[in-house]
Amino acid sequence: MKRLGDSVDWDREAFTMDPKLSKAVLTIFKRLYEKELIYRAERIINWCPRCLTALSDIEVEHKDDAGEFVSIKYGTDELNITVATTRAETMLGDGAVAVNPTDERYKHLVGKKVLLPLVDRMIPIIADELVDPEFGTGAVKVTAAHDPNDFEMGMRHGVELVVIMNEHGVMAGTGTKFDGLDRFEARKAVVEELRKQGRVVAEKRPYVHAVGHCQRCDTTIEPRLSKQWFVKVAPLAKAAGEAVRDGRVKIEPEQMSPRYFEWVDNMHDWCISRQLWWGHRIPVFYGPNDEVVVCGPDEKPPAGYTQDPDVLDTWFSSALWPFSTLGWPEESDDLKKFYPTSVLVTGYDILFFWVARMMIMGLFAMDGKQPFDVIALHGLVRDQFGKKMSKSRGNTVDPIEFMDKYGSDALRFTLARGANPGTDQALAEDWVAGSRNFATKLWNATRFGMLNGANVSGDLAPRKELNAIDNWILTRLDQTVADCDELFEKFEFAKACDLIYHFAWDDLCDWYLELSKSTFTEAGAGAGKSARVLGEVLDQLFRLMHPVMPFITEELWCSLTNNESLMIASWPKSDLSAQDQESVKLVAKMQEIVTEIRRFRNDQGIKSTAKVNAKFTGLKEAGLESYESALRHIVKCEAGGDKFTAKTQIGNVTVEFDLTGAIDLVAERSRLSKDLQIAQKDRDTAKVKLDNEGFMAKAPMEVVTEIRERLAQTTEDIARITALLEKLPK
RNA sequence: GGGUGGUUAGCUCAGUGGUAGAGCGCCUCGUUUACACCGAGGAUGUCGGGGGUUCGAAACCCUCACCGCCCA
Repeated sequence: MKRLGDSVDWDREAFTMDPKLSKAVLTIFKRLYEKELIYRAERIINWCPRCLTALSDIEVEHKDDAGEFVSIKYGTDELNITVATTRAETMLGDGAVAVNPTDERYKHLVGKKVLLPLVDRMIPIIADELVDPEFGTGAVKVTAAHDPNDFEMGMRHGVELVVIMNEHGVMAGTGTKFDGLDRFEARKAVVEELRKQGRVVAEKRPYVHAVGHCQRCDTTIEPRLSKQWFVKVAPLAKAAGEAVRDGRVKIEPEQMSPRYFEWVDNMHDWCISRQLWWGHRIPVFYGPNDEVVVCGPDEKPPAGYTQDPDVLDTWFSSALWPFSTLGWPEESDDLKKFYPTSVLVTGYDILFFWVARMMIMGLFAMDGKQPFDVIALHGLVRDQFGKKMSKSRGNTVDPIEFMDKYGSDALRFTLARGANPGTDQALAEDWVAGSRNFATKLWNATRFGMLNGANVSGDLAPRKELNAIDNWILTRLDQTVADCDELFEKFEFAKACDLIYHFAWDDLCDWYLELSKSTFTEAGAGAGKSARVLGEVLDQLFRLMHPVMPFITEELWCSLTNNESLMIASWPKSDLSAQDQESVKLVAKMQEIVTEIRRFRNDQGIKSTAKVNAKFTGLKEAGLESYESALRHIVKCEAGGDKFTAKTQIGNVTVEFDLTGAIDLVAERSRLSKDLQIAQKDRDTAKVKLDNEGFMAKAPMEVVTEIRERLAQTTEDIARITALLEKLPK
């Protein structure tokens, strides 16, 4: 972040284990406990048998695993029922078999008991809505101590909780020969034994299903019955959902909101106990007779009480970040000044992990006041083909390497330029190199400008005293600043960068500087005014670019303006009232003429460096009288010559060339024919529209007018080009 | 299984009803005193398939196919 030039307040860097932030943790724990929003209960939690700790739902990654679906016959010849499972070993802990109450196949069995094989225990057959009669055999085994759904069902029907594994995922306490086997070995052994007894009724079928894995170590999660501390999230999450629904908090881009709602509306109670050696220790103390005391900051438990050995989920303290870092629970000045914060910028993948929890805790701790007004979500950086980066795939990129090679500005600009709200972006070395090139371009343009006197001293000359080229670039600048302002407001960084890039490279470098070269070489008052304009444009452009290219703009701006730092300069202001549409038209006309001449020269094989004699007519009528030298300079056309063998026409401006020799007739004819074809095609499509009664009757006026103008323009083009073609020597 | 995003030039992506765009790549030419990390010019798309709405669809609706992500 530092190398990227992020201008954050580093003094506020904090660690959730710092004393101040720890105080917030103790305070909020106690408050939640007192409001009965934290409780201790025996539940099925996600357990990692390798890390030996409980995990919350979001620390579990679901991945498709190829399992085996085995159908097992429970019971005797007289009374039996077949269940299907992918986890055969858990049958040792079954407390019931469940069917759907509406299932006619099994109605007569409900309430009866069936023999559980291998352990020789009689278990009840119960009826529960949760069972899907379409799935498998329509009958499911209920292992209430080892599966969250079974637990739920078990609670409803008073099913016995039979624990059959220890914390390492090893079979224990079943009283069978399987004790001591790892859960996966046990699965095979149990199926084998059942098969021997002829109880496996259906061949094992491959079955792909989602299996939870530990986010940290990838071990298969084991649902485990365990006594843990939980946050009762329903009322808290409801508030978090409402804050967004009623518009107090805006999610940008808005289409990300459903993901947020999906999470807060369906959040299960949050298991916050962790059996790890680091973290905030749960501030709960147990007395000799199981009394429970929760201690806030500076509180001490009664003598003889022992503290809960577990620590809190790290997200618990992270959730307090927006206010714990500002001094809460003290009513600090920081808190008053900065809470609620304006914008939270983060990746959409953090929406559940952190954002939703900050919302929950912020609303709770700050009496319903949201932690931030706007949640701006960006995407993730991917490799150059848009693939997720992963170490195993070997397609990771090192941002430091790119910065070493191309500079921080180049990487930063590349990232900003690819940042469309909420969508992922590909990152390739070529793109970064391109941004570096842009930085170099800017550097060279500024150097050139300063060599020609670009400055920021004194006021700009009044607009009416400036030439059209100056007025045009100032108009374009104002427009660019205004558009970027709007885009930045909407977090549309990619689009803003695109505008900046094209303004700087195309408008400023390719057109303004080139068209102004003749002005700069002719010393005088005109050059002075233009030099001041150029200084102004660079000055404002650097300000505008500061967020996306901080380092080079700082350097260039300081040397241009002799001021202390761009970082403390004011943001550019655009004055759209000063827009000069006349100059926009004139420059567009000049660009048309220049492009046409360049094309002609190129098609004729005339080197761009070669000077050619040419005669311009009609400039006065086009309002370009005073720009002849600018035009001549940019297209290397000198006055002189007498044998004009070729000509081209752009509107009412005609350019005739003395090529001192024959022109390439084939090239010229092919060029004109191509233009003619395009014009004809355009005219035809315009004509079809205008001949269409439906179009004429229903299309809006301005569209009809536009098409009419297009028809007129293309018709004129066709006539002009046809005339040129006819005049070409055969 | 539920939700959600996508399919537009060789690649990565913009484009929410009026002549299809950008960057990079590609082709031709070029060592002009800002810049070869450059300049000038150029080529490239039945906008995933099919149907519908509309005077007009890349865009709106339906449907199919394929890809992705989140959650279960």
